[in-house]
Amino acid sequence: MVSQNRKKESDRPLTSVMEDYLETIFELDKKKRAVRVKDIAKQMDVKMPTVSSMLKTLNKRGLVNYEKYEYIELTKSGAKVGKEMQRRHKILYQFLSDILRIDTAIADEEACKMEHSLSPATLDRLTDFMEFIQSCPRTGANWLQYFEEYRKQGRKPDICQVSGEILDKIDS
Amino acid sequence: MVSQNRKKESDRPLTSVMEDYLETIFELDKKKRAVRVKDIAKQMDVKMPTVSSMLKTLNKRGLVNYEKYEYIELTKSGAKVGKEMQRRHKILYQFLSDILRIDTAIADEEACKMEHSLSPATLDRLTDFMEFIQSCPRTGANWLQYFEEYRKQGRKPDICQVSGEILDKIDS
DNA sequence: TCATCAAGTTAGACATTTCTAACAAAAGTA
DNA sequence: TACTTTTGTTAGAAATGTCTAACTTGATGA
Repeated sequence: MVSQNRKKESDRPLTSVMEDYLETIFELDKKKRAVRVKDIAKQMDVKMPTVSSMLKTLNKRGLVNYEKYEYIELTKSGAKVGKEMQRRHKILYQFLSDILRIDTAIADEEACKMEHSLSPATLDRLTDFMEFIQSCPRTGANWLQYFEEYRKQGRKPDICQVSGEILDKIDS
Repeated sequence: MVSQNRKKESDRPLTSVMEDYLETIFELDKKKRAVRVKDIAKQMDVKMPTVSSMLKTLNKRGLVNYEKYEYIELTKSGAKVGKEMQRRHKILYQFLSDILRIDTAIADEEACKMEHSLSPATLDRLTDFMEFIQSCPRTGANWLQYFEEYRKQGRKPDICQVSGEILDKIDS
């Protein structure tokens, strides 16, 4: 029996680059009639041959259905990955832009890199955190506004100091 | 004039892998008398030849002073990078573990990956954010505790709802 | 001192991701 | 239809970072 030492590539974990391609294809698929090599290349800022070669790889791994010169389609498992990456991206983007108030272009860029680093569990925790900030009356929009002042002025806004005393009583 | 088309490698930006090595060396340097190839390999979970080859690269780029079989020393610029990576790591770790309450081992692992994705500007913003959470009396330790309850019970703790009404008056 | 063992290096291979140059197919147009 | 342009592919190279196998150096201890 000739043992197959090397794992089938479809069994090895996806690289973050592959995840990026799947996310991009997933997004283009929603926007456009047909997804093209050129669109992917433009979106990802790589050259077309790079896309061609990646499509071969993704094909072998059963993540896209692609015959050369034909339409590019995600398989079920490919779409699942693309969708998950998009979900992570959105959460991170929201945190960076809505909570930390990072410039949108930079937030997008950094979310793009971070989405590969964070586990789904941590992402979920971050979602909870943001939801809490938005929904607890001690926080919410006003609170974020105080953070904004704090950030710009380097000191706590008056409301914090006033309400602090009151809150001490409530908390005790 | 024969123009040197290719940039000198010391001019090209560092890869995130290089940053990891520098951070590791920086840390070992603080802990141990002498930093050894074996220690780096163990710490980074790679084999010794990989470390050897990376040390050559870092040497060429002027980030370490290393002659084979001798001590491994960071140069001034290498140490600067290592220190900065450590700073970023700490901030991220603190956010993940203290604020989001992620398990320490996982927080460490994810901070390790994220530290390459986030710009110093965003890190600074995150620092401000944590400082605000800790120092504004409307937030602080109690507030984090409410988050903890919220997370575990999936609902806002009573104190939020009570104080919310009072706060509405203060805020208006 | 010299044999042994741990630590480190070299050589060579491989996976991944990218590029440029050259060619091929498809689409658009006269 | 036949020419031109756009789109896409192949071939081949390079950078990065990793490994294993084999060899070398340096330290240890009898």
